[in-house]
Amino acid sequence: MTKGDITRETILEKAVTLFNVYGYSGTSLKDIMDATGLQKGGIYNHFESKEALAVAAFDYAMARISDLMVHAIRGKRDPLERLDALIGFFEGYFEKPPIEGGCMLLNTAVESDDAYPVLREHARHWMSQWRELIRRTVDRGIERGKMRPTLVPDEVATLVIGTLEGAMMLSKLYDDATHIDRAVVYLRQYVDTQVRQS
Amino acid sequence: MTKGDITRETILEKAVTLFNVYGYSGTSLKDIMDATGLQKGGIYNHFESKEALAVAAFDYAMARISDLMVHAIRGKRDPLERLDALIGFFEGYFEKPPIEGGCMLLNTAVESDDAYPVLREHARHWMSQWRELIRRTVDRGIERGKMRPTLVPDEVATLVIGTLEGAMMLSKLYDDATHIDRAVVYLRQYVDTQVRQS
Amino acid sequence: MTKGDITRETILEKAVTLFNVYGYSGTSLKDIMDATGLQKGGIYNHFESKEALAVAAFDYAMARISDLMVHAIRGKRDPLERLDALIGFFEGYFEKPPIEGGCMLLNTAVESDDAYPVLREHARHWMSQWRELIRRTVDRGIERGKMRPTLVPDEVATLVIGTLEGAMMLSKLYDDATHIDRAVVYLRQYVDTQVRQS
Amino acid sequence: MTKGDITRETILEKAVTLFNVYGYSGTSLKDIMDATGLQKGGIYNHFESKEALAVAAFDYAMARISDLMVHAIRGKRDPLERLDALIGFFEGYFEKPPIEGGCMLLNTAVESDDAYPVLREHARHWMSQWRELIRRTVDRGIERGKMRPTLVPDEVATLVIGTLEGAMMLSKLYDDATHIDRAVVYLRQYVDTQVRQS
DNA sequence: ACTAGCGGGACGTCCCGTTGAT
DNA sequence: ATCAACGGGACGTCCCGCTAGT
Repeated sequence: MTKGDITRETILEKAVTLFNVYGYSGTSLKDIMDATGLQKGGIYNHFESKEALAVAAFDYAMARISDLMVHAIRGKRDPLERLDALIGFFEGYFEKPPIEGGCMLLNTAVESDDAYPVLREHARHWMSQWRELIRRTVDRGIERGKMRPTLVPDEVATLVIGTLEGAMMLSKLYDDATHIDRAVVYLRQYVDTQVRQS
Repeated sequence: MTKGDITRETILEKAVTLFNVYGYSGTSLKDIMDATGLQKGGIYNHFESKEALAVAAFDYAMARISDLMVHAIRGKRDPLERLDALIGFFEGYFEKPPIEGGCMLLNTAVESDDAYPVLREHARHWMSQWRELIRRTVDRGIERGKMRPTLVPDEVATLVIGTLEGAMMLSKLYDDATHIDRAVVYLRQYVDTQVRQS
Repeated sequence: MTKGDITRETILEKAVTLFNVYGYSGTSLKDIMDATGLQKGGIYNHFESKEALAVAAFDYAMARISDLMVHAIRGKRDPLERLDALIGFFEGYFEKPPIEGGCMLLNTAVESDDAYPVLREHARHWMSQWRELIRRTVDRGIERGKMRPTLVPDEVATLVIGTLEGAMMLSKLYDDATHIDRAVVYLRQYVDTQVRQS
Repeated sequence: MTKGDITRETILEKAVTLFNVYGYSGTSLKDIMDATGLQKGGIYNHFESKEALAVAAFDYAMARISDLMVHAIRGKRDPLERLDALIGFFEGYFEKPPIEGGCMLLNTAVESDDAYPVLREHARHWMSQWRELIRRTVDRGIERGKMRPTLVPDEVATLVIGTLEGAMMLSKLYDDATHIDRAVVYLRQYVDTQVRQS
């Protein structure tokens, strides 16, 4: 990795946190300069605009989180176990989030939806990846007779993601892990009682 | 109502939409000037700062939405009916939201949590009102023997609100009502199968 | 004179000075409030707008100056004497102007010419009065054989007024009576050598 | 010339006209923004205040006019010819002024005298340059025996400048070139009969 | 005639995102 | 990668001319 690449990484690393905490509109290049110790020119050497940096930072963060999520289910062959792992991924997420500021996907989705089409496109992409992960797991679970055949995989995805993200919002708002913890507990019970083929 | 009051209302009306669509950071005073047709002096006569205006606009919007919600359960005496009405409140919310830009409480909570303490305080207030409404409904349901005594009212609130808000986020992100509709359907089933005393 | 009339006079008296010193654009209603000790309402009782007040103040001042000028030639029957008195009117005008700030006609003409049509109209009116006074004097001088028949009265007016006003400007600019004094001396010599029928 | 310098020139060019037509008090920064197509930042990058811009614009205009005046006498060795050229400079000045709005020196002198000390200082400077030009011409004329030795050069300057400026004011007020034309004709006759050594 | 308030808007500071010269 | 400069523009203060209520 060249020196330039390291600089690029540093910028991304710092920018990700700032964007996630203060939002895209709420973060200025000055903030990023201060955080990285670089000058504007140094930043513009690597990213052609603030928006390009924001997108890169978002993708950078989401790739990392996605890796973590994939890692969490690696080795788990049983679809029920996988689904459980995907839900359990959010245990401790509030206390020790991979990126300060809460769930970057939630934050970016909410800020970008009406105002920043490019960011929104990327948010959609990563959200779709996540949904796909859940859908495939449910598909396989049904195939293998572990999950109820009446389930609609995409509905499960909506429910799981929606519940987790909504609870994350509550936990962030109140600065209190209770909500996200409850969501995890509840979803596990939901899997147990309504997903598992008994 | 004096002329000044009308102007104040107009400012709030226009500002609410802008803040909800573009966020607090993403809305400039110029935007509000353009939307209201007023100049800076005309706005600062009524609000002492952009933040004060944002807070007033948020409260103004939440008061209206809160009214709608209260109206939706007015006359419903049965706690189960009330809970159903609170869930059903989100039917059609995406297609015809009271305020353009989606759920203002969600948007404000997400934007304010780390960066704007005053706004966050107000977001907490209204969220707590909403939770209280659900908690009291569940309390009464248990008292009257209509709901299971093992329920923890605040957990029900977390689940209902979390699921609805998370689904709203998904619907906004994809510009697709499916997600919020699924959440409503699911929560009704949840009430039927896990809340109702059978 | 009623109390109201006295107030009106006071406003005019104070406003005249302010307008003449700071100009129409450079004088605010606040300045006039401070100078008169009145509130805005008190001023607007007597004048319907700032412009109306400026026009009234200008006319008020010019009427007084015109009176002084007429007074200066009163009793002088000889056209040459009259012309001399009209020129001599500016002796001491710089040191003790009837209105602080220099020649109000000059000031108003210069400020109003491109920007304030109503004021300009009034400035034209009073300037025309002055020119007419000179023209008539020259006319009579020619009739009576005291002035050269080849003179064009309006040319004399242009020359006399122009020279005096230009010199007033110089004296104001340098805060030095020399220029206006020279103009008076010169014009008297001019009358002696080029106007008087010898 | 860098881009910034071009912008600076543009601002001066536009501001000069506005100030000369509407006066310093009568011209707002907004007017200058509109005329230049720049925003506030673009203007304040080049001038630290409205007053600094007004002063720069005035000097910019006066330098140009001064050049024109110097150009008008260039090559003329005979002091009488030079004086004639200085008077003749005002021929056509009203119909085609170098800067819209009339004589900027007159306008600035009249507006600034009581109210804007910095501008007044600059007006004095340029007026003194002009007077010096006339004084030196008369000095040389006397030295060379072309002009009467009894002349006081500064008196000639007062008379020439005063007459021209006063007549300019009349022409502007009435929107009629007659007055300034008469002044030029008269001053030439004055030079012929009272300045020239016969 | 006072008082408070209205909406308009001037001014200026500071920072924005961006560019270009070094 | 630095650094200075550029033009854009957000924010806020203060005062503008004017109105309305008392």
